[in-house]
Amino acid sequence: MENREQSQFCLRVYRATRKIPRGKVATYAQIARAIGHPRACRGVGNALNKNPNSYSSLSLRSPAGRRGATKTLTPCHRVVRSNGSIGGFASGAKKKRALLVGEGVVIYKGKVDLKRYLYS
DNA sequence: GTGTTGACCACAG
DNA sequence: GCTGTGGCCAACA
Repeated sequence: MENREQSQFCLRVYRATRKIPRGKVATYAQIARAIGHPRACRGVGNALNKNPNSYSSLSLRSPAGRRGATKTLTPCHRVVRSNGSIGGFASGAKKKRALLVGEGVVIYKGKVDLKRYLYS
């Protein structure tokens, strides 16, 4: 099963992350809680770090109009820290900021307005 | 099996 | 507001 390429924990993280709509963001704690591990925020970051389907591989395009062609991509750039900070990114936080901005997320002083873009 | 590392979180000072 | 400390979970050497 190719699904078992990663642990169930990682798969849950990817799945929860994929639920984040374009223009919205979620925190590591939020993802962790969504998968049933409210204290696994570290594990979430760890899973996303090894995420093989990161958006960073793609260019700054808007998949809003794309049809089912979207395979199991994980918008890890939509996952930020609880304080709104970008945090880290496998391809560099710089790219993460660019991706978020490209989706309409306003970043002020390197932080995202969670009260405005946080997705539950 | 133990210790270390990691894209973290919450709390205290 | 920043820094330091303790804690949780998972993967790796």
